[in-house]
Amino acid sequence: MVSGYYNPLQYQKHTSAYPPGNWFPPANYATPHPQQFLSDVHEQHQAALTYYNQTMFPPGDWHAPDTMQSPPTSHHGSSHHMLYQSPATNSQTQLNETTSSNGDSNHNSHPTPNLTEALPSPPITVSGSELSSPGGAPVAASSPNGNIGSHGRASPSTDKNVYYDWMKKPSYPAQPTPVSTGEETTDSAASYGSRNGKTRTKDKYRVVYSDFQRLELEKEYCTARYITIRRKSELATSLQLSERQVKIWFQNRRAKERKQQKKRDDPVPMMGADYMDTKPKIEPGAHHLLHQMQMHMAMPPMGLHHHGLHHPHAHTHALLQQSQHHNLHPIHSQMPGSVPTPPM
DNA sequence: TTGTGTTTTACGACCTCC
DNA sequence: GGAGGTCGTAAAACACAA
Repeated sequence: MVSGYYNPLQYQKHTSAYPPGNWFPPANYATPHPQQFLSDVHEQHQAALTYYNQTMFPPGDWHAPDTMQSPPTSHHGSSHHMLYQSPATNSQTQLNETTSSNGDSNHNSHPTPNLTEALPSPPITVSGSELSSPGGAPVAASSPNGNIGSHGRASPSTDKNVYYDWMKKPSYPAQPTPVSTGEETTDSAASYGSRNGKTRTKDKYRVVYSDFQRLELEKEYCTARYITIRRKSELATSLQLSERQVKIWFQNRRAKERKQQKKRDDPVPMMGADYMDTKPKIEPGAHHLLHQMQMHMAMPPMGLHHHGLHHPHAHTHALLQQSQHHNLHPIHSQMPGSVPTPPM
């Protein structure tokens, strides 16, 4: 069992999301303005975003940044800069400092929570192949106040809110952590599991991400359902997760969405619908090309899923078109494009 | 308190693409 | 061959009704 890290003292049941005064966005926390780059996304997603903002930043609780009330016309990047200055930057510093690289940091005069405390333990089941363990050092993550939010869980059946139901969950922070030494591999002799006993470590089957981590991941997901290599790396660094964890989180998140969508649309399979997608609009492999292009352009992918690109033979050409199209879009001209592309 | 259902991490198998 | 995609699944974490 994994009884070692669950601290009941940290568990508090809440019936409302983010009770007043209980949560403050980090100093450099910028709420995404998803509408600006998701304008052509299905209304459901919009509803989710609305819910997102309302839930996360209830009136009176939190003073929305200017950018939130009056979204800038350009940067998509705003949400991306709240934490990600440079992968090389000390993560603690990142979390506590306001970034202003884009000039959109005029938000927040709030006390900054100790985000380090909000972070969960480092990954414990780390595959050797993607052991990034950014920052290296594990975090002492079990502050009772380290949670970003504490909240009750919403009924899964609340339809349009399902995207962010997790936000209402109580937070289960930070397990006292066994340090991930990097020596832990999935093939560890100490592992257990139902399958050949070689894929899970004995100490923990899985970790529970902090609210903050999930929030950031959700935000990223909001902006792009498929994370770029660079963003993955940045996010991993910022959240002190491995890149593998970020990647898998996105996979699971898409799976979750597909599952929910299937639930809703069960009777009628969607064919060619320009929906937010239950399958990638571009074939998996196409992302490689896209990533390459993005790297060259220092530009993350946006709105890839906005176009129906199902034909396996069409995606490459379509990608180029998309890229060109998005190049013209103001949003993309400002993205973390303003962030220098790290040397490959 | 316990049983049960759901959600969340994490993985393996298999696929496509370069 | 490696990367990342989906799909299916295991098991922990969690919610909630009885």
